[in-house]
Amino acid sequence: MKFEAATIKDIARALGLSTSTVSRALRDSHEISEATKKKIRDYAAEINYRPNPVALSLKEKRTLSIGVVVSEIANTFFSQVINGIESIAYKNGYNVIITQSRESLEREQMILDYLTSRSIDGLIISISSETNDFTSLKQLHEKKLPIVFFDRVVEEINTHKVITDNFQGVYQATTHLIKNKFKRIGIIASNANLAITRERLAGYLQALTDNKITVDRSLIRYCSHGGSDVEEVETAVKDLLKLKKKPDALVLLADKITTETFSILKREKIQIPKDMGVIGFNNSKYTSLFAPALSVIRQPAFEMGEKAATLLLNLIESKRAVTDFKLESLTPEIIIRESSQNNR
Amino acid sequence: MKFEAATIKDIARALGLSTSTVSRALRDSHEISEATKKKIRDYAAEINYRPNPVALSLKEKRTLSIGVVVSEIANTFFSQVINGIESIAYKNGYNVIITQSRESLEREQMILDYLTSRSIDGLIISISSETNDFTSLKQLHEKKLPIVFFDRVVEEINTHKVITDNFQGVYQATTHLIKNKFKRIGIIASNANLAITRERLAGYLQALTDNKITVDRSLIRYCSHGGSDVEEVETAVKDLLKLKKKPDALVLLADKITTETFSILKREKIQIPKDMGVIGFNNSKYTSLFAPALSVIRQPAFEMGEKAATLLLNLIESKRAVTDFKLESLTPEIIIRESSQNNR
DNA sequence: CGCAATTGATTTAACGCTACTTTTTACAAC
DNA sequence: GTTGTAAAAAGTAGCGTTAAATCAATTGCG
Repeated sequence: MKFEAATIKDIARALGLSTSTVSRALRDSHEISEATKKKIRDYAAEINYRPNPVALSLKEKRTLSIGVVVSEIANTFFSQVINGIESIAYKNGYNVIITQSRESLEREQMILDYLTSRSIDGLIISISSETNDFTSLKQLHEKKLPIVFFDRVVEEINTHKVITDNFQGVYQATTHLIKNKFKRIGIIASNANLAITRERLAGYLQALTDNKITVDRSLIRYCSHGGSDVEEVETAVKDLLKLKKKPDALVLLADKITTETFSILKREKIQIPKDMGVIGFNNSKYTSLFAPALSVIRQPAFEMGEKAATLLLNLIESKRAVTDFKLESLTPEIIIRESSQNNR
Repeated sequence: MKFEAATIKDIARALGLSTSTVSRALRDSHEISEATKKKIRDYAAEINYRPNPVALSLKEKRTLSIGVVVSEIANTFFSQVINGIESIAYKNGYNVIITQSRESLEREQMILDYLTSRSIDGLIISISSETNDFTSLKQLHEKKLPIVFFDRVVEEINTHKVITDNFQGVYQATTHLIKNKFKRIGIIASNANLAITRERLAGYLQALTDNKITVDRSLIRYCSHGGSDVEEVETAVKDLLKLKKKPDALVLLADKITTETFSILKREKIQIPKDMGVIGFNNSKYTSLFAPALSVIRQPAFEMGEKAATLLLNLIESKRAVTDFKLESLTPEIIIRESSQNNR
């Protein structure tokens, strides 16, 4: 089954003109008489002619589409970012091809291969938590494919990046816990490879140091799949609960880790915030409906998407090579609710 | 900025062969000697040659991409469906172009126009709640664009459709409330235009009738934007609460209506389920963390996506016109939690 | 040995479009 | 009537690919 559209040739044949005349009339060239233009335009409108974008792409060597790679669409944070990307892209006549790495390096490689073979004009990507080998991304970058990173960026590759101020977000969240009299603050981080993990962790460490609390390494746990593997979160939480000197609060450094931990704590009948204060990254608005309502570090996801898309379109449409790359750092929102307020 | 890929011509030039020889060698034609094939294949691998999909599309008149229209990506239900679609599409070498109507007929028209002008091979769509005019969809259908509807289907258009058994889902949910001694069960529905609204409503009415409860039309409210407009939900809920004979339970017929209503009831300090039993459609797994945990009608979203994509690919790849269209009705899952269990 | 069949490769055309080049037409000037 | 010039339209090539037609060289066999 196929459905055929009208071409410039149909118009030319119908009006007894050449295809090039039609083409130029439709692009309003001055070399075509008004009378002919009108005739052509009228007929084109009548048969609802649309230029074939594929032919155009072939000719102009651009596809007007951009690729987006996230770990998981169903993750609220990412779907909000995509929303932002989409809004800018469509406004500029680009379409968006969305793919998911599902936190797998292998899948990510496949996708990159696939996307670039599909000749996208540019790429917006948040790398998978597993990714520690950047050769294929580097190759694409060297081949001059415009790339913008967001959230999980690759520091070694020099291009535009859009991130949240991860350090500040976690610094403030941790400080907030300290102000609320929590004494032993544990932390569950995502994969240690990721730059954002390091930044977030640094915020935590700095907050402790600034408040003269000695850092206890046993309170720091990692989930190498960013929480997408339920068991790794379970292990992390249970390990922390088994400690002789248990934490009395937790900072959670990724969306999935946050909700998963919250769920586990409830299942284990741990009182929040009485026995365990909780604050973590999460972008779902549903967290306000949790019991207790969950305090969160919220990333300006939609805005990130808009920024990333805008930067990418700049790269794509820039005439000469861009060398001045931006690192946009957006301010996260710390939303304090019940789960982190110690009322002992 | 642009990045150039190797073409068949580069290979031909480098090896002193003609482009067609290269083309056929790469497609493993028997008319090319093994020696030449090997030489060509080796060189192609060396320079990492990929056929240009745009050129292929132009030649073969297909783009290997399918369009998806949903009202909102960030809605869990839809992102799960997209996940399902994506998994099938990629497995078959298709890519997915995702767009959002944001419940606006106008935007939907624009998108359809856009998508088809971008020459997609097929379309998977859940129409916007506003859509009551199907002419443009009908036109596409008549032009033989393969279309599969899911969730919010258009009954008048004869093509494959994938839905949840809406009637059963609501029938069971309502019956469950009745069994739990709720006496006056109100309902907040989405736009009355939508077929799913009618089906869901029918399930509710049937459950009441089967249990010999007289239907009170004042307990039925509609949200014409499917809950995406917060105020319409607020109005609906408050109107119900203002009734002399208030409902003591609510059935909520759309994801956003469910969470919005839940949120409003909490804000109004209505005790759930004591003063108001609640059950509604929702696909987020976060509902289990709500207080009280929310009873939901869960649609098999991922599976819907897979089904829809499979049916679409069948249509696209079918040699002759398909006339036998399927209506796949998937069974929803009723998850009973605290919010609907009356323990008075 | 000579011709047909086979093998292996090249040329051509086409997908839909547009930029570049060329031809045709119309009309004014001489 | 010829020439010049501008305007208007037509023709051509090329983006990367492949199917079909064509061509050249080798092989087989009477």
